[in-house]
Amino acid sequence: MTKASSSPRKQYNEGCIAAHALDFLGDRWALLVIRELLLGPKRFSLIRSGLPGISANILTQRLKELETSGLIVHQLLPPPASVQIYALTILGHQVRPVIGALCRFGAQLPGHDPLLHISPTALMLSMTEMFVPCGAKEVSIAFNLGAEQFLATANASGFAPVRTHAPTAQLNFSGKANDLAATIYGPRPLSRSVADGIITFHGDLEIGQAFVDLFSLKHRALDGLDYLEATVSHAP
Amino acid sequence: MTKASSSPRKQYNEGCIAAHALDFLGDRWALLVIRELLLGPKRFSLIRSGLPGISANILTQRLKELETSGLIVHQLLPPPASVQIYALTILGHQVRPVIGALCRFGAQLPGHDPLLHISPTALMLSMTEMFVPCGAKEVSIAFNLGAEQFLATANASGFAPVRTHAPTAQLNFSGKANDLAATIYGPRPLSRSVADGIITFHGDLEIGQAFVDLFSLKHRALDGLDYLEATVSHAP
DNA sequence: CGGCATCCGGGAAGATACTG
DNA sequence: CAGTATCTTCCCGGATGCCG
Repeated sequence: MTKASSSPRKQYNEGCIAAHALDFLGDRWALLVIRELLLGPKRFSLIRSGLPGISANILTQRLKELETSGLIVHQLLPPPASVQIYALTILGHQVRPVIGALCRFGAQLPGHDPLLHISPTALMLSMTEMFVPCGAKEVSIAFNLGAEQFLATANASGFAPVRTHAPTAQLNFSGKANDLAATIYGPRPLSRSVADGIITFHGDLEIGQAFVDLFSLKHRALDGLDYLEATVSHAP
Repeated sequence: MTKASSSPRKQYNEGCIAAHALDFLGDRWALLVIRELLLGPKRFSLIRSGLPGISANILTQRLKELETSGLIVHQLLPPPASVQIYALTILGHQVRPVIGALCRFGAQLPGHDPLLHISPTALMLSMTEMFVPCGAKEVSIAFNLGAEQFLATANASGFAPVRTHAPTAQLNFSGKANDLAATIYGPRPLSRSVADGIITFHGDLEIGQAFVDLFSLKHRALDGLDYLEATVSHAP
């Protein structure tokens, strides 16, 4: 029983529990599908828009497999809405530390290009992992990233985003996820991004800049190796 | 540059750093190859014997890709030995938290069969993740698992195995990794396993049993869901 | 339009046999 | 022992079309 029937793919038949976890999460796209749902349920299309390059049939297949694995559920919202949504189960939410570990490892790898497409949810999760708490003051931040909005708090214990609708807070960022990523990940100061009008910011600019500077990835922007070189040689 | 040339496989072209990490680790077998090397360098055959089911050509391919990614190195030992070994780089060792997160997630999943093949290294890593420190007394443990031997310490800060040759300690376990796993993961008491002669144990039996009981997976033996049901309903 | 099935081409994984 | 070569199988990704 469990997930024997319609076993979708080759499994590692190992007693190792890490290998057993990969039997559930090892398929291509599987972990990224979970990632898209970690901050709240979504419809098929919204999941897909966060996963550039995935085919509709592959997404259908992954969703079905993850459902039979017990990691997600497929629900039909009551009549006024009458739309189908996909949500993580309690078990599904337990993969968050796996995503977190991947983020922290990925931050050390060369070749990362922050200009590539990033989904709002992926950005929020990345920021959560890269946040370095500093100081005891708590700040509330609202992100309006098009189809998804988040309200977050940043304090000494971390950065915690929650998906909501039309949030407002001390600091307010609006724009496309990719442009926000360029501000968070890249060396671009906050004031310039406001001047560029790519993302719009409302709130205390000084606090906003201090907040943006709390994300460690900022300091090793484009390439882990470049970062090492830069800190050693101070060359252009 | 970086790893552009001979890009071995489809990459997720995303700005998400977790997806970027999966560009390095997402291939089938890749994470398990890293796992086999986490506790020390190995030869091709020893890696392969820890990965039941992998083909020689696939292992060759993965090793080559992981080397160009900068996660492992391929060395030739000096003349008296003159054998080739594969070792993790510093960067490669950073994937350990990813394996750890997978272990802790896998421990919550249903369908785990501790009777399936497990490699000595995988067992040591699983035990490291599943260990629940209890009490302040430090114990040293030696494991003789055939081709691989480990010396470990268990104290309030965790369980830490190191690969060595012919170790001896307060507690000494000898036998096949799978049989040790049955004792650690399963409900079988230590005394019986000694009586069975499947694994042999030397040392204080009481301390040995207390040590074995420190691994949390033991209590949810065969099936995560069964475990949940049992704690809620106490029904058959 | 959102969700899902079917068909097809390319390529990765798996099994086997062979070589230095 | 440490791979390489070849063949087969099947997964992935793209396109198309059905259905609510």
